Amino acid sequence: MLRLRSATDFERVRRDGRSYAHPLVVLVAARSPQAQAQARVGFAAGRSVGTAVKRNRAKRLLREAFRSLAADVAPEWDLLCIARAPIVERKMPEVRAALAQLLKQAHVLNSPDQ
RNA sequence: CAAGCCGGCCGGGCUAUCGCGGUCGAAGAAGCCGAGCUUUUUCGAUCGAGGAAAGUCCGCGCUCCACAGAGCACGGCGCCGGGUAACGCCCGGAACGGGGUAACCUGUUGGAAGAGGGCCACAGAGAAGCGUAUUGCCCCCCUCCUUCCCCCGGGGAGAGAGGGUGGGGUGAGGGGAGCGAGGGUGAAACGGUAGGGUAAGAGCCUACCGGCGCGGCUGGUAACAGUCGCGGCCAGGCAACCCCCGCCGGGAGCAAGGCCAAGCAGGGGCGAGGUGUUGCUCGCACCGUCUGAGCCUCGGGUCGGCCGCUAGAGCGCCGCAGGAAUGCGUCGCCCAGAGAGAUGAUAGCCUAAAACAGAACGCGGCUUACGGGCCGGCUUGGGCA
RNA sequence: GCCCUCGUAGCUCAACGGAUAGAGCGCUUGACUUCGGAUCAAGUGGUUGUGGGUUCGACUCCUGCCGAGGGCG
Repeated sequence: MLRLRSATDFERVRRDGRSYAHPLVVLVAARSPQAQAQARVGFAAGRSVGTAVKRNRAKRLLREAFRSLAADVAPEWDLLCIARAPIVERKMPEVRAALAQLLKQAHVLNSPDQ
């Protein structure tokens, strides 16, 4: 899984992308400026999520959820997953369902025929 | 067995599959052809958060700032001894309290009689150095009353109305002087008992007790305890108010600091002083005074990499010293070092797996949060032998 | 990483260590008005963020937490 790492990448996605909200997570999607073999993704958990342990927990859940869904994402996208506070209390299947729903809404998945 | 007290320890484990970060090894790819370096992919081995990693409240190491120098400020600490790199921490002890049947837990701690200033509301006579109001006690003077005495009446004796510039007593009122025991107020009121003394009293005097100060002796390293003598008779509380005494403190912080690479462009104004040492004065060092330090302003560039960066006041076992904190020694071990920031997901078993919580230079403490469990010692109560 | 400030009524703020913690706005009731507003009168409202401590006595002084806001790098 390719990751977004620099602060400038994060700022660009937030500025140029469209956002899709869910009580557990917010997804921001923008087309990547460069050609790439795989979509890139970044994970964010702000102060509002809670303490360091809670923020880490939120990002782990999101990374694991995205990992199981990454194969279907079209390669030209840069994505940003922003955690919301309630996610800390939830289990894996709920988080994966939430993320899958958002990816579908954002139309970043490969079409089944391709 | 139950309840409790103290000390120490643990902080989910195992298996399978998928996944993450570091290090080492092997192979491949890219950057310049190669060595080498960097990035990256795959495979294998190995390691991978805490008892508080937290709050950032203390104390250190480390690094840099030319030296760290003086004085004054300012801040911190404060019974005694020991431990320690150091501490506001830890261990042991002392004095005075508080809780518990007990084991034990817990609070306070230099100086308020002398260096000084300040505060002590309300109530109360009086609140810090003098004062004394009311009730009360005592004495003197005046007035009034009177069951006693004396005198007049008053005569032989007795009883007796009435009277008196008379004496005594008792009581009431007024004035003056003395007094500090009791009641009362308050958070707090200027020693206690007995005797003497006195008009009545009072440390006014004496003895004893309590308390204080000084000196000696004994025990203890010391705080202090015990004891003897002397003194003066009493000295309120607050220094988490200022303050005094003693001790400590140079400043900044790993974005410290060092190295490599890349990039750029200077212009205008003010200007003789400026910078560092937390604040002030001095001192010191450096930069500068028209070849312009510094400040203000417009504009330009960068925001990459490496080191620091984890072998240390380190951890474990044992032995020795010590009452303990702790120290010393032998042997063994290597135990995270990231840079969008690594520990997760699923399934099964362990009855049910759950608490607080995530390293960012390191370490010693303190404080705060926390489900549950284990071990040892001790106390009290009950039962059995 | 280093450091500072502030938490008082629903809101904005006061309060030498000594009242029953005050003021304005608000809210409630009444008066005035045909009704409303404005005005007038009366009333309402506080664990002084929280736990300890110093003091006879704490919003005030000391200290441990909790929560806001800000500064420097």
